[in-house]
Amino acid sequence: MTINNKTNQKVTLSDVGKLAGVSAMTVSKVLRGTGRIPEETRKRVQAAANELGYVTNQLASLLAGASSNMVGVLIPTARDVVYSDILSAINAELRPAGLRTFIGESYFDPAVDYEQVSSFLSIRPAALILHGGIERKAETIKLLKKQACPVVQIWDVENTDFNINIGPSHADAGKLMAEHFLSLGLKKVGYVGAELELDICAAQRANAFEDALKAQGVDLIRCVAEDLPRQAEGGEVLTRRLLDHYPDIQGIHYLNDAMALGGMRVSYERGISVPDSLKIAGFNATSNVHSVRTKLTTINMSYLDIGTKAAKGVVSLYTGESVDRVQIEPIVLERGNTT
Amino acid sequence: MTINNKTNQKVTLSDVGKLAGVSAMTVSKVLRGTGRIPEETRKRVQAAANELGYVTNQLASLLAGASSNMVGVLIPTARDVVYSDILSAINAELRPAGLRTFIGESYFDPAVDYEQVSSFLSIRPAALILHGGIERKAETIKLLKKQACPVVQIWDVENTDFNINIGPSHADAGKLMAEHFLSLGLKKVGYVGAELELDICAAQRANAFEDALKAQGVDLIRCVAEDLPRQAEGGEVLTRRLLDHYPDIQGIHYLNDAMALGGMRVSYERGISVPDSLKIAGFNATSNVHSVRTKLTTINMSYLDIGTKAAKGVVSLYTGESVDRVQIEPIVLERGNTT
DNA sequence: CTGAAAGCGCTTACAG
DNA sequence: CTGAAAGCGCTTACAG
Repeated sequence: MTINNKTNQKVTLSDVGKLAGVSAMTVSKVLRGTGRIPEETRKRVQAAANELGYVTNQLASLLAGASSNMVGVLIPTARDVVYSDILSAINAELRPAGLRTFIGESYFDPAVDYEQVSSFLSIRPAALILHGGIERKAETIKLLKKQACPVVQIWDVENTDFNINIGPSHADAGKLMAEHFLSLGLKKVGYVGAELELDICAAQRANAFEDALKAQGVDLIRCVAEDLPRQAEGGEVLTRRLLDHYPDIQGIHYLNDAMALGGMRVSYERGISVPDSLKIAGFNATSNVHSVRTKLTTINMSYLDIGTKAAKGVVSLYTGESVDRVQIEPIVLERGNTT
Repeated sequence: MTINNKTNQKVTLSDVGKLAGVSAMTVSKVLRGTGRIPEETRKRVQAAANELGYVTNQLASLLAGASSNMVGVLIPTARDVVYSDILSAINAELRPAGLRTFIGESYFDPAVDYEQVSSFLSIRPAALILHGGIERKAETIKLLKKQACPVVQIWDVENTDFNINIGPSHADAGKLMAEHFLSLGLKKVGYVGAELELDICAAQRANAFEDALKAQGVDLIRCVAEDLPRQAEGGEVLTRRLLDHYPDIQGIHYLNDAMALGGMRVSYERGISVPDSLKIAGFNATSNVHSVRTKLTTINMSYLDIGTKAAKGVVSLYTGESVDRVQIEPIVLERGNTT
């Protein structure tokens, strides 16, 4: 579907000019704050523009060679606090700099990612902030190179194709949780996750978790699904499945806090005491803000900091200020009352 | 700050044309799927476009009079599940229709709202989906009228300035909760909220809640703040304040579930038994997905449905299909284990 | 200090 | 079936 909007925007620069008794050129200068224009003319033009409700047609403006102030931000989904926190921090930093953000969601789908990037590029943005953690299509990369659009990547610091790359080390996160489980003396451990084929960062964490356990002779039982939501419900289903087959499991690490909560529900309903009989740990520390009594053991980091750094990265690409091309965000293990 | 991107996009229609041995005009037709072009030419042009990595310059395209496929969606914040659910449903409906969404956040701030609307309009979108519930500036309305851009409003069905308006009746929501509290025989009731000056829909709910209680001779004690977050922390602070002054309060209705959880925490820490000694209720049913044991009494509705209807509204504005100008979303009281 | 000219990359409407 | 012309509303670079 496509929509016809030819009737829009009647007021042009020369309309304003006519009302103010000057040329379109002068109006353009006044509105952009360029050139030496007498205060008196300035005011007259401004008044005329206000009266007519003039809004610059960015389409024309950018096409003519003006500089863009639009920054496209692509996140997997706005429904995840991790990304909406990052987004929020980006906005907070970019707006005062006079930059406008346009947001898109990819749902971890490389095809949608391509479409969104292409949409963004079609309005010739100043820069793009893209999330990593997916297998981006070759066409998408090609497009980006072709347009020579500056890109800051967030969340993935392994595939560092872009100008600046900011995020946690997912391998370290997996290792950190494995060390915690090992320090508790667990011998039989499970991992629960979903959509690991799409989310390569989550897969990286799971692999590092497994490797670190194996190195100490502890085997990991994976219970994952590609078709379940990465929410509490998915966690419930998979936890039931895991406990049914391996009732003697001692600890479970989940892809995220939401799924871990699903694990908590199943434990509660089956009368399994956590952490006494079963340890449960999540990732991303997004659930504790909603807790009354349960405080999950999880891995946390400053999402706001990632967003702020990404936005600063965008600015630095133009001010010429030098910043690190790869910026690793520190992570921390928060021990709650579930391990 | 502003960014120079003059070096971008080298490949034009005529570049593709040269490679394919046809005019720019023919390329344009092939790419848009218009006109009668022999299959052989079509393929040659397509191949050339692919080879060069051509992407339509929407700036030029729209300026020349093409129809836009961009829909701007403005929500207060992506950090609230209510809005990110609506957003998600909008995307799900709009993408298959070939429309692209551009998202912005207003933070309930009328000045930011104006800026965002203005940004959206500057790229001449096909339509806009705007959240209501704030005191929109007169300039913003003026801009919208001037551009004759179709607008679907969500969340507010009281101020119905726009083409289509979709949302719950906030007055009914307040009344519904009052009736629940009355049915429990409560005589001393509190209300906890924040930023009611910005969020006029929340204010409407609070007022309706108060009015319905008063009509039955029950007084309401309001404990609100304009400078606290509408999160659990804000709920904690205000609940402490309320209970310190009115220890004999029997039930508290909160602006949202997040704040209500703050109330639950305070009750838990003070050893107040919920629901036996104190009833607690929220609004928007966003917390129960995170619960292990606590299930808040709250008011729910289908946020996905609101998003779907909003997107369908956008489409209907162009297909000419007639839809109701005001669509009231049904609400339901969900009784958990906190009242 | 001010504006006429040229051009950004497309699409519409029209001529061949 | 195909393309040369005109124009969308701006800005850049330059002349007065």
